[in-house]
Amino acid sequence: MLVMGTMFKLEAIALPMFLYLFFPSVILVIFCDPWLGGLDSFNTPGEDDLKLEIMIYQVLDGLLDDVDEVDDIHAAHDLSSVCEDFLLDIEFTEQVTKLDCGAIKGPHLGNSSSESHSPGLSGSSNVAIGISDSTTTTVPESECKNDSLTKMITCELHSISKSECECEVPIEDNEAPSSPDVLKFDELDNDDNCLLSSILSKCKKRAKSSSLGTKVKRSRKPTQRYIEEFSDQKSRSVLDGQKVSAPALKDKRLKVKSCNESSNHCSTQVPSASRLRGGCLKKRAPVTGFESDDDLDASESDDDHVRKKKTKVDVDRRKHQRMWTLSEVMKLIDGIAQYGVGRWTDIKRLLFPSSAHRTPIDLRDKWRNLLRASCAQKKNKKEVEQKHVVRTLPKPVLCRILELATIHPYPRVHNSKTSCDNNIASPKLPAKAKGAQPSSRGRNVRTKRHT
DNA sequence: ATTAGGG
DNA sequence: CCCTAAT
Repeated sequence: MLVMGTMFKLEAIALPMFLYLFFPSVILVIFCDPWLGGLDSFNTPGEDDLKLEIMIYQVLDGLLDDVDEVDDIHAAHDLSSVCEDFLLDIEFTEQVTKLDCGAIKGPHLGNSSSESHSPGLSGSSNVAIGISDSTTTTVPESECKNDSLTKMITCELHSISKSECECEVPIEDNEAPSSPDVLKFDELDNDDNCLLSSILSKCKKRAKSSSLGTKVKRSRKPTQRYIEEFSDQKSRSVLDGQKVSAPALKDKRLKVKSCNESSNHCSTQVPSASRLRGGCLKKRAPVTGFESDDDLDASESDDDHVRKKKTKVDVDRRKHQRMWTLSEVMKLIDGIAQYGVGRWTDIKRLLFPSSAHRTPIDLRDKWRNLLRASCAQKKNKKEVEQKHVVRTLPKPVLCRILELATIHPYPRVHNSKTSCDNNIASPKLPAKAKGAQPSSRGRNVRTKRHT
């Protein structure tokens, strides 16, 4: 492969050069005119731009993605495949060739401080050779790239004639790693350059975002939630992923040509998409089963209702938020009364045996919240603030909470309320005796007794 | 493996 | 709810 590539390259360089030396004007006429002119006649200007954009986007996209996985040695393979795939498309070849002269070469000059080659010539030679052997050339090119990138780049930059693939690849590589490069594009006044730059920036943005959420190669370790989510959504959110990632462009690309690359993207982007998704994971069948199984009985419907309402709103943050039903709260309170605060596992095991959700931690959290709520309500009791607090906490329940709070002070949360009667040692006491007022915090500190 | 505490 | 540190 390498050898072939080299040969082609040599040929590519030598032939045009030779011709150019002897028949400069002829060459220019022959190569430039037919292609550049012909292309224009072939495609309407607007269409041309669009196609060009799409094409470039494709290439950049693929390349950027590959660049993203720096560690991955196999990236080269993907890259080459993508590139090859891409270059097979004659349209692109034409387009890029045209653009190549100005847009692509500009950056090169700026980047590598290379000499000045005549755009016209290189462009023409590109056409001549690029089409014929672009595929062949591409492969070795990309392979080499990983080995000695800079070397290749400079080499290619200095070569007067080169195929557009050669031109393209190095650029991408030069580009992707360093973000500021976009500016260089922007500085150029050429229209095509602007276009290219915009596309490039888009690509970068996309690649960045996708890399964050998807491959998790960076900082974040895959949390349990993430994994769960991922596995859960992988199947269903393919479309979502597409939409989120690059709605318009993606569409275009797909339309223009369905490249395998798209599938690749989909898979990688799913996670990020899932994070943003508006869907609700917990609506799975098992859930309802649990609830009914549990003993939420009556409250189930209520719960369901609430959930439905909430799905859209805050699902994106709390993936598995499940409203606590009154019955659940009651059970929790009973459990606490029985076993005491802190023995969440026991409570969970005995009171919520069948509910898969509601981990001991959840119970604890809930209790914490209950305390807080009761506290708050107590404080504002007189002031109308029954608004939302009461909504979920019926008086009796609240009373019990307060009571329990006095009995088992939960570490630290209970400051303001710690009510009156000190020792109500009897667990599971009658759910009454309210009227607890905040006074002294006399409570028996029986934190947790371990088995 | 649980729990406490913070976000 | 989730995550992390401490037991």
